[in-house]
Amino acid sequence: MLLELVERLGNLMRTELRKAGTDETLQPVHVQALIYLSKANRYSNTPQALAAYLGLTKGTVSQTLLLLDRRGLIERYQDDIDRRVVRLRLSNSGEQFLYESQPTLAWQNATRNISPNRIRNAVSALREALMTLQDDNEGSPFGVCHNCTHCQRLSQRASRCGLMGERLSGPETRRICWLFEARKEEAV
Amino acid sequence: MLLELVERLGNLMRTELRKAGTDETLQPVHVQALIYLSKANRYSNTPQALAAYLGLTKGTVSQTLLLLDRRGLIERYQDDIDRRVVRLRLSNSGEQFLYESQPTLAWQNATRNISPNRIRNAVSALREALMTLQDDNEGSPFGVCHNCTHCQRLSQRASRCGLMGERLSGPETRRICWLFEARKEEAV
DNA sequence: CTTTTTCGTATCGGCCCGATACTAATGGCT
DNA sequence: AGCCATTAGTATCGGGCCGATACGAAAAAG
Repeated sequence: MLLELVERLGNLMRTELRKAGTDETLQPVHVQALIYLSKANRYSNTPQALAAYLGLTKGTVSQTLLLLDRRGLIERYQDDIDRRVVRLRLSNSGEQFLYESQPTLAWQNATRNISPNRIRNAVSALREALMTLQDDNEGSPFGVCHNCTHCQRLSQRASRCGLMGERLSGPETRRICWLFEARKEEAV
Repeated sequence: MLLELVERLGNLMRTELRKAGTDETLQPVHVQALIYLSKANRYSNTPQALAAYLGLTKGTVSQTLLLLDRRGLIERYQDDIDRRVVRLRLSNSGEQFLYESQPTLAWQNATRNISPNRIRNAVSALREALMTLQDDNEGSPFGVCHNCTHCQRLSQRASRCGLMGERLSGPETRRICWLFEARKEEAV
């Protein structure tokens, strides 16, 4: 039952992505990549992390990024420390595309009229399913600092990632990270 | 939040579909088509309904079906009454493929340890989001008879579809139908 | 009995996607 | 230091997805 729902919602979401990309003749996977880059934190804005997120091979993702680069929607630049890794960020055009196409608008409307309490319950159940799925899948987990084992709260506005040993600003802790490790959470 | 979760789950599900199809070198969309056909009722086992379900054009779906037919995973036959429409069903090989590849196994494991109550809450919230999304999308809704306006309960074991004017067996009412219209449901 | 509409197919071109092979940079080991 | 294994990413090729367009056949409209 839950499976069917998520499957169906996944299809509809894909349809929305397709719709959002038609003006620029972008495929769903392109829009997904742009959305991901708009939310990835500083450890996760690489081709490798994106490939893990999408469940595709690095070769495939490399081609996807080539296209997005040619279209001027992203920028690629070398990492200062490890010069093998490529860092990615949205260009102004990329930001603007997301702003104008609003790929998640329909979904936001769809959830607007659901009470926060029901949303919380649904999120809780889905999160648990997600964690189990990610464990089985032996892939990178992806999550935000809030529920991550490595996150140490320093103050009201600053945290610290115990894994990377760096301070993180408030906004940064709300971005997606592929080094995420789920914190034990008691059932609701 | 809910959006991110469903998006992520959708990616993982797609990864599972990809994994399930690798032995037979099938793409995710092929596995999705086979799963759909295994669950579609007698009004919904057509290329048109499948195209609506997947959010693809009829031409694209036609090609997908051609491949599945060549591989012997499905059978296509003409409808007796309207001879334009093509009916689809899984072949024995197709059934066997689904049985052996178990594309939804990981998901079933992931939801096994969640209490029925939490599942019910999540289903309730997601269903509401789904209905709104489907309205906006002006596509076919897809659902099972249980919550459908047209469904008239005749007895313990038989129902009737008011739209098509036909009797439906118990198992038939649990299949997916693209003529589905959501019944008004009070919030939980 | 035309005309229109609907369901499906055929063909073409752009691109996805994995597999394989490759380069370049890093890290480990002695 | 110097070799070897590992890792991040790219290049190339081939099968197939996917939409757009055009088409055929059956049904519906009038």
